[in-house]
Amino acid sequence: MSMVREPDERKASAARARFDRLYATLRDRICLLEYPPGTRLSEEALAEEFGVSRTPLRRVLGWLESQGLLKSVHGVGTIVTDVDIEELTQVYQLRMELAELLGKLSPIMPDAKTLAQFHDIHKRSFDLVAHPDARTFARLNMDFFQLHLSLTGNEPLREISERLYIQTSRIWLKLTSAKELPEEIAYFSREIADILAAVEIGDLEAAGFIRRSHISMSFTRLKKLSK
Amino acid sequence: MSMVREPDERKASAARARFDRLYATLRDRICLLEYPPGTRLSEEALAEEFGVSRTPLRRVLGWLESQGLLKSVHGVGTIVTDVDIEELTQVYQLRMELAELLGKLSPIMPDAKTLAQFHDIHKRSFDLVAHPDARTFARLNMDFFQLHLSLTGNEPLREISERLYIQTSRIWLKLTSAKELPEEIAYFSREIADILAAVEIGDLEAAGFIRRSHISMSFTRLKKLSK
DNA sequence: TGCTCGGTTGTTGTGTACAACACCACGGCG
DNA sequence: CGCCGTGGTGTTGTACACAACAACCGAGCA
Repeated sequence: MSMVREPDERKASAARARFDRLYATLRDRICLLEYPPGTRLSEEALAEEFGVSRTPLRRVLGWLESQGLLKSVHGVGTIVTDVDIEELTQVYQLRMELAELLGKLSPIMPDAKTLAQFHDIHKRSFDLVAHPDARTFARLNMDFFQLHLSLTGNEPLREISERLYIQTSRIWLKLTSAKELPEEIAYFSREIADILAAVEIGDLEAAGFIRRSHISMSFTRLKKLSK
Repeated sequence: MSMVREPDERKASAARARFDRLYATLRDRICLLEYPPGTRLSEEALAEEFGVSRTPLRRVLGWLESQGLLKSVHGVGTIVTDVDIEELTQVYQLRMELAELLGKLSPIMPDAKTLAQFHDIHKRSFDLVAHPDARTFARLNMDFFQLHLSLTGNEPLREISERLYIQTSRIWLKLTSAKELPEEIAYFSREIADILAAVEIGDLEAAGFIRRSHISMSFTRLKKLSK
């Protein structure tokens, strides 16, 4: 996964490189539920783990907080945020619209390498169906999302879509219990196949609609689960 | 204008209140071109001005950087970002789509107070036509935008729209020279009247389309100017 | 004259000690 | 027995000194 802003700064200073590394690490831990919502992080413990002082670490936590993944409270701690079902509904409604826009605004026809990546993801999804695992699923989901984003040349749209995805994917993952996991994985594998078919013939607008419909169905299943 | 996240925390601690104050102040200075793009800010000077040490100030600067308004470079300084015409194009395309969504996703019918605020903005726009002034224009533009956002109940959409607006409105303001100012103010006043008409009869979807068309025309004029 | 190199200055980044704050448990008191 | 206050403990917030870094300038040299 890439950074939110300026992911590929060449000649990045050592300080910035370290910042990016810490940021990506902590963000992934939150997104992959290694730090589930409600977890209280200790600045000092993290600083020690990464071998830095609290100061640069706090800079990273500040960015994560500005993205809505953390919330620091004076005298209490730094807590991984949770999202209630109402806010989740709003984000999903918005993500559906943005998925459609992904196929409309500055679509980028996939080159051979991108297509190969799609096929790779597709293959990995088959392996996942055979051997369901929550964490592998989460990782594949993230990779697929990132790859999907590369189909639009509209950078602000990519940024915003990623932001919303990061805020909510972990909540969806949390609500999906082990019992429904194989079923969800099957749906996901099907989605990849559908989108791959559209991407292969270069119909990115269709891919957007397919993605939209899958987001919609995914959320409908989620609502049924949380009842 | 409101904060990006959690604007109305009740029982906010003194530390958080100070943070919000500094953040809003600096953000407004950047948006109102008090700090034009390219300006190099000094952490120490700002810290002294606000009567705090560099540490809490750096927290504020970090948030502004994560929003894309600043960029800190080690050994050089903290620079107010600029946006090139290409990125501006992408943001405008996206903002047009989002304006349409504002009238579709969870529209909130304006109450009497909100309507009164619209009328107030409308009146202020007339005063502005009579006495054109860049800074007053910028402020009114921001106020109108915020008021417009209150027409949707979709909080993530509000957040994202505000983010894009803050990133680009100052660039548009910068490119609009004094010569075209009265003309732009006239267009703006007209837009307010149009949207007010739609809002008064409760047709928020129409308001979204009107806003979209005005954003489109505004950007077309901007491209003509920058040629 | 033109170029290179090193010092100087100003900036952001980092480490550390301390202050402010919230939670909790324990003891005193009604 | 129940309640309130008070101190202990752990956390984030703040201040400050110093390190790392980049730009600038001017002296020295070819």
